[in-house]
Amino acid sequence: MTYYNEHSKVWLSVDCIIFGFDEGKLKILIGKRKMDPGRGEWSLYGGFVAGDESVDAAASRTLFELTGLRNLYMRQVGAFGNVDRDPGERVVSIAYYALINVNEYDEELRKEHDQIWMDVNEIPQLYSDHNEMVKKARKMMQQKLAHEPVGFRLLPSLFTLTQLQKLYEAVKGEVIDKRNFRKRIKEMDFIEKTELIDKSSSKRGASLYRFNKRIYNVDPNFKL
Amino acid sequence: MTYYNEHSKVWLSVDCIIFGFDEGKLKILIGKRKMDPGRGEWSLYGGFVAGDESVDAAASRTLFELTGLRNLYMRQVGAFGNVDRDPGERVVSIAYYALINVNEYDEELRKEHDQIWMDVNEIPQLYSDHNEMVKKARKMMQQKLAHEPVGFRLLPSLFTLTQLQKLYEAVKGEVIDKRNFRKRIKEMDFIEKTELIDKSSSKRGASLYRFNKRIYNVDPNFKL
DNA sequence: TCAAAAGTGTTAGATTTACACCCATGA
DNA sequence: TCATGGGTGTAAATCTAACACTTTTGA
Repeated sequence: MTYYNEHSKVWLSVDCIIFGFDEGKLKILIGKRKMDPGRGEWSLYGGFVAGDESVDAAASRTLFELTGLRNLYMRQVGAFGNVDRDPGERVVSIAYYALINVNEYDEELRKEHDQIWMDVNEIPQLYSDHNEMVKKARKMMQQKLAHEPVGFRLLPSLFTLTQLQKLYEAVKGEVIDKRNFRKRIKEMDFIEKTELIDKSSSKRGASLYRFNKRIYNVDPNFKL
Repeated sequence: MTYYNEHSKVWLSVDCIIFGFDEGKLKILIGKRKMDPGRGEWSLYGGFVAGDESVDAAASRTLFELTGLRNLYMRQVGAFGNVDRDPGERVVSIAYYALINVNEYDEELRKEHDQIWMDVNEIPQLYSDHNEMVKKARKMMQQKLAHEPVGFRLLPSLFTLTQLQKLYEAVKGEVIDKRNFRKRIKEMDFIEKTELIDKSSSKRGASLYRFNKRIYNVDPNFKL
């Protein structure tokens, strides 16, 4: 063979930071490791990259394994490559974050995988460098939500403005003025008001809105 | 052995997008590949990750090999992991960008490695997925320079305000109003005016400034 | 003396922030 | 009838953007 031989190969894995918005809080899925090394420690869900699949494909597959959902909104966080990050062998891991609507995620499946939704502000110590991954993922998704309308991925397809506001408050970690928030939303014509009313959270009922991805076209000045 | 065995290993490489600012233009280093596959094609400079070094360390080492400089400002761009991205073998590459002051970079060394400075707006087709790497790196460094004062890494330690402005114009790809620019700079107390005058670019001479990293403390509202 | 780059403030417009009350309804 | 969350506008303050002339000096 060639040139490549002189160098050493490594195992490659992917680790997923799966964000969900539930009970007014931004959460991620974590579970206790079921294998050595690190058995019993809190950990992100991950998997190995196979020889015949791209790293992105490995991440999609891993997300599908865990959630049963395809075509999730997913972005790469980066490569984590310290020599001793995995206590067993040399494994370099590529972290990805995904945004999911918790209602679409089957509770049964969650339990089968022994995963729990944990408030991002209360993440315990995790296996290996997973806390670092979460930290970076959080910063990236925060940035992303502020500049592109992808927050909808964390909500049901119909949502109230209060839900949307609470989501942004949770993501940014600050309270937002209701009137100013609604003013800005009103200017975004890709957030459409429907005729439907949600009565589940108040007696009066709140209008349901929907994101129209057809109408949205990339806007470098988007800011929320 | 364990568990790891069932999975396949891959080669890992790093590729470097090295930014420099010269003749009023933002440039990167590229050279013609000297090995197969892809011999003769324009390419980023890269190298393999050794078994006993972290991915970051491999990037630092590779940058040092090429530039003779250590402790360069360097950030990870991301992992590029399509199955067939390398026409020879399965190689996953982690891209990094670095900012260097072209004056500190020895011309001899550049020639030895057969690298040339190429205007970022005129990059030809590159080997494999290197154009994609450059595109992402450029976006990231643009974002970085706009929100953290790291542009100084691309300039001599003493610089004029005109140089600084030209740098930002090249990075953002737009002209900037001189008075507004200087107004903003004046408010940044970590950009210190020195007593020195640079006469090389005008008869009158321009004051030289210096970045004081002691005085700068991280400011989430930084914007340039 | 003139060409070439350095240096300097003001104003209008746009954007952002702060802020408080009425509405509709089910219990 | 009242408690609860839904819904609405205005004014002050801040930030941003546009804009033109004087200074210095070497050739």
